[in-house]
Amino acid sequence: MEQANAIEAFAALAQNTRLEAFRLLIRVGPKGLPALEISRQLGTKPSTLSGHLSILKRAGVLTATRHQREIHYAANLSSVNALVQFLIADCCGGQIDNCSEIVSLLDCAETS
Amino acid sequence: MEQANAIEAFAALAQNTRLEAFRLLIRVGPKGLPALEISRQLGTKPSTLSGHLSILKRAGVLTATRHQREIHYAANLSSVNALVQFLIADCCGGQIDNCSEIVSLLDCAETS
DNA sequence: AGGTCAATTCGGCAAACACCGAAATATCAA
DNA sequence: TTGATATTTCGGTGTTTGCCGAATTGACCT
Repeated sequence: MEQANAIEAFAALAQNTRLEAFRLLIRVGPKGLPALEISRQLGTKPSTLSGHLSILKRAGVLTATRHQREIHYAANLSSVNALVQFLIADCCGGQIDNCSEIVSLLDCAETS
Repeated sequence: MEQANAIEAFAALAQNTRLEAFRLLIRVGPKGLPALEISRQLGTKPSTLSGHLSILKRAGVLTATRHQREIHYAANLSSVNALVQFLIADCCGGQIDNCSEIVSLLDCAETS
């Protein structure tokens, strides 16, 4: 993870509709949801949401997989992991190894 | 942590100079650095940095304490913790307790 | 009080961003 | 192929944001 990626991810999450979408997909789990369903649940126009989804996807916090006609979007938990890793790298100048090791476990089981 | 706080924090970190400042302060540790020193290390104008620092501080990711004339800024690790907690709350609909418990450990020793 | 240094606020400009409706593209089903 | 549904792209508008230099405020020292 580089600084530019991290900025892109933070910027992607720093917007109401996008953060709601992301959290919704976190709750939903690995299977994700099609775009129109997300749009319905959030009460946003499909066109507006589409832009948001592509921003989230480009930032790497969402994955998109086609299922028939629909594109299912799902939260990418490992990107959250990478983001936190990036943030606290070299924490306290490395004196306290505590900080660097902690958040390397994030991953929802890929079940269901 | 509420959605609005999270957005503010993400937006604060979604900018090059601010993210650099934050990471610098993470590396430096709990004692932090005075504003002008940060400005020197990052190569930004003090006035520009000042705005950035206040954004980071208002978002809660930095703390500010006065030491004589100087104001020392330090990274607030517990805000990172809260942010991640907020992100992965109700992960996978709570089916997998794995996700919710993981990131509650972040904290640099308050030493030195 | 007067001088110095740290930090912030202010004014102005250019670039980026969010929103919408309408039109275009893509996939499937009949 | 035609029609229906899913999603994206396009134009246009108003708001937000980042940058800077200059002026201002705040704390300290003599």
